[in-house]
Amino acid sequence: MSNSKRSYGQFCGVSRALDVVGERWTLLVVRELIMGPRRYKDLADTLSGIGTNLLAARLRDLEAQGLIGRRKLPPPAGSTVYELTAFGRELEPIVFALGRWGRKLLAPELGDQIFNGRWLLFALKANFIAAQARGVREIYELRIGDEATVHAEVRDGNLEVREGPAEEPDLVVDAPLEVLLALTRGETTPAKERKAGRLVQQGSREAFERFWTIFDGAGLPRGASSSAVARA
Amino acid sequence: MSNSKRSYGQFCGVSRALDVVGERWTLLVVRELIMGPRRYKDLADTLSGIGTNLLAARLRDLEAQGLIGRRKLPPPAGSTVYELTAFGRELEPIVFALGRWGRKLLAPELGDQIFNGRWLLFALKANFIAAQARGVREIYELRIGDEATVHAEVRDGNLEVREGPAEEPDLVVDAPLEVLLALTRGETTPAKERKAGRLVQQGSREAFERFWTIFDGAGLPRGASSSAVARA
DNA sequence: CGGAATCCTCTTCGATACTG
DNA sequence: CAGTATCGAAGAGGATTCCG
Repeated sequence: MSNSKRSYGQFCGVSRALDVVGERWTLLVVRELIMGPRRYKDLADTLSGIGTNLLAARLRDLEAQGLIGRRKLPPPAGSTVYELTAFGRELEPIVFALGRWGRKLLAPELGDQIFNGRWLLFALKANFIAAQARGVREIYELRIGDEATVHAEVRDGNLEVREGPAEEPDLVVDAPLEVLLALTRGETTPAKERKAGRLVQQGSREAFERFWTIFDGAGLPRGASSSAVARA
Repeated sequence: MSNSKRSYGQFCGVSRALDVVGERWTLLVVRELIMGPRRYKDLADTLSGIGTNLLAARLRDLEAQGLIGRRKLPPPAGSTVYELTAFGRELEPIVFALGRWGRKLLAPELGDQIFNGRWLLFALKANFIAAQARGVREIYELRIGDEATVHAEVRDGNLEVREGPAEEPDLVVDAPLEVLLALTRGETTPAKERKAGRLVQQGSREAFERFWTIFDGAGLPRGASSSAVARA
């Protein structure tokens, strides 16, 4: 029973929002669902450490608040999946912005933190700059060693990301996570990393440069990413 | 000792951000400081229910993370104030967006919730649409019964908000909180409320309409406010 | 096997009291 | 005024068990 519904009791949009999504794990559940519907088990696996009871409670509360819905997949799958409602999806820009802000807090190395390919998809979506993608029609494939392979399809300001390799990528970038991070921070250069054999790149130099620009990479001044969250 | 620093242990910007600002009360402390520097006592008073030890812990952690700084005011005041650092200020758009999203969750009546004029200032800042304010140079004064009086100075896409009455307002709007809310929701009209004596307005009808448009009032379709958080 | 409820321990929160 | 100290209550985390 998580019906205690502790509230800040303040008449303010921020505190009301935090009454609903401010508890531990809640926004991470939302983050997972931004990448598409997921089963209970998927969430429990990815959100390692959440504890099965707490996940159940969060899902129940989110559903009660109208942020997520549960749907039964048609046979033969037949499993239940959770997905964001339209109202829940309105949190997307907020979660994206949190992700961009949190970029600066990422450790330079993976260390003992967990990581998975879907978070890379999320990062691509969160750091996508539509204005930079105008007129571009390319497919970028990203490989983090053998931990993850994803690809992003850019079509004139629109973005679609998927797990797995692309069929006809215009660019393939393959590098360990640490190298990619150092690049986004401007602490190293592609040329240097290529020479050291830590970065393998298939495709034109121009496509590579577009990739970094479109996804708010090293090309932009430090901090430009998080201050770019603005109202239309 | 709040040095346990529980972390989600995920290599993802969102979870890193929540490691830092995801704990209870933390973003509300940030919200308070967005309106300017505040003393410990001010924060403790406004964030009713936080408990003094927890406030101290949050301030300590936020300072350690570089989000806020503490400064000693020059004599004769001599008191210590907390204020956002540049890094902390980068959370502004996120907190604004949370506030806009949370607007839909506000109860129709104040009830037993607490309220203060500074949150009205915050709401004005959060719902300000710069694009709508282009070419406008006006001062709006807002009175919520006798609970709060604030004013907003719009200068061609720029906004400054202050507590208290304005010196030469172009528009004065005086109404109970519930009426103002019903208006923003489109559940009533200014004409109706004026007739019922619940809304007193000094200034031209045009200024009044600009006010609503600039601050994302009833004029916009439902939901337009929260979906308007986008990347530049 | 996916989707939980239960139990138990540990940490955090909230309220009050107390101190420089 | 600006905190620290204390302590009961609530929430989180982990393991195990239960149900379909």
